Order: sequence, then structure tokens, then C-alpha cells
Amino acid sequence: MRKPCCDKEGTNKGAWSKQEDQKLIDYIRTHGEGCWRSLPKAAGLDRCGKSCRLRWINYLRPDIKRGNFGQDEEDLIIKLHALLGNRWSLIAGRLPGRTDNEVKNYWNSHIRRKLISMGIDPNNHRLNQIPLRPPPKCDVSASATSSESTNNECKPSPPPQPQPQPLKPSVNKTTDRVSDSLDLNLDLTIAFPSPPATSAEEKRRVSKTRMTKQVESSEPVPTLLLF
DNA sequence: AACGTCCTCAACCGCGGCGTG
DNA sequence: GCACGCCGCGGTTGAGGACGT
Repeated sequence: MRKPCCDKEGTNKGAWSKQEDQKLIDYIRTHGEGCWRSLPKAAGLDRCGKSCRLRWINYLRPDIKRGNFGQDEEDLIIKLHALLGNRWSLIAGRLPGRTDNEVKNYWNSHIRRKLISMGIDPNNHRLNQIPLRPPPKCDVSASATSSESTNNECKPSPPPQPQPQPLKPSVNKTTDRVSDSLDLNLDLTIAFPSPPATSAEEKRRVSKTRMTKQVESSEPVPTLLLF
């Protein structure tokens, strides 16, 4: 079908040098974000536009918050993932200064492992084991390090039902446990985070809104296990 | 000290959505 | 309606550092 955009001979790949970073920063400072396709040539970079975009968004942007995720951020990611599935860009949009790549990496390297060690399926946020007795309230931080406790505690009352589909955004459905348990503004169809959008971002968000509305009108949201 | 394994994260790849002609 | 090009997203990879033996 479509040719890959980065198969040109002579374009650099792999790690970015300081000089390349500086060229990209200088160019975007002067001209702003825009046509990524033509940016590398204009900026004097032997990179494909995609690579430049990624480097800027994930690493060079001035508003990026670097460093460890806080407990609150981690909780938020888990909750948002339960609602949105692997839609990292949407999840990252709720975490100021975090990028989708960063959130995705953190999920795969930390949170996913943590949930698995607790006997929770990270894909659908349900406990894998068959419950032995009605569950007490589950404390993530308390049970995270104890594999024994995951076998004996924190079980859901109904047996986990196999529902592997990614969970769709449920907006303003006050009857489900997700909304009940979240003290979040999850009105994803309207309230995107505040930073002023470029026209490109705006377009994107409009299309996301459309998508979310489609999702919204689809199937009923299953009960989730959310701490 | 040397080696092997695990973990993290920056970067790449392929695909789908959208706009345009 | 169709083909094409661009952009952005999510999955995956691989280099290199951390850690264990």
C-alpha cells in the first residue's frame, strides 16, 4: 500500500545528537510547530518528519514534566486506563506535562507488572482468581508488594467474568461503579485540558470528540474492579 | 572483575483517520 | 466515490544502565 515515509536513503535514525536537538528547538522556536513533512529540510536536519515530531513531543517540548510519576498520577493512569483502554494519548491528555509515550512506557514497565502481581488482569482491571469470600476494600499500596495477600484478600464479590474488550469511555453514566468510584472530571467529550490548542490539535480533538460520542452511544459499560 | 539477566525508555514502524483534489 | 498524502496513535524494538550471581 503506502510507502513508509522514512525509507529515504540518507536520513538519520536512532539516537538524536545535541546538535540535532538544538536545530529542532531553534527551528520550532522561530517557526512554531507545523508541517512536519517539510520541517526537517527547512531546519537542516537529516531526519524524517515523523522522527522530528516524536523527538519534539516526547522529549524537547518545554512543558514536559520529567521524572518519576507520583502516586496520584499513577492512580489516575490506572483509573483512566480502566475507562479508556490503551488510548495513551487521551490518558496523557489528563496528565499535564506527560506524553503518551511516557505514560505508555510507565504503564508497561511499572503499573502493568504491579497489577499482575496483585492478580489483576491489566487489560480489563479484573481479578483473575476465583474469589474465596466476599472482598474487603482493596488497598493498592498495601497489597501491591504481597503476593500472598493477593491470593487471600481483595476479591470481588461476583466471580470475574471474561470481558476482554477494552473498556470504552463512559461519560456521565452515574449508575456504573466506574463513575461512582472516580472523583474525576471524565467528561471526555467536552472538557479537554486547558492548554491552548494549535489548529492541528484542535482538529484532532474535534475528531476525538466524534469518536468518543460514537463510543458513548454503544454498549453498556460493564462493572469494573477499581480499588 | 566478569558475565548474564532484567529493566527502562527513547525511538522506530505500521496502520488508520482525515483532508484534499 | 476514489486515490493520495499527511498526521498522529499504539505496538514494538533495542541500546544501555542497573542489578544479581
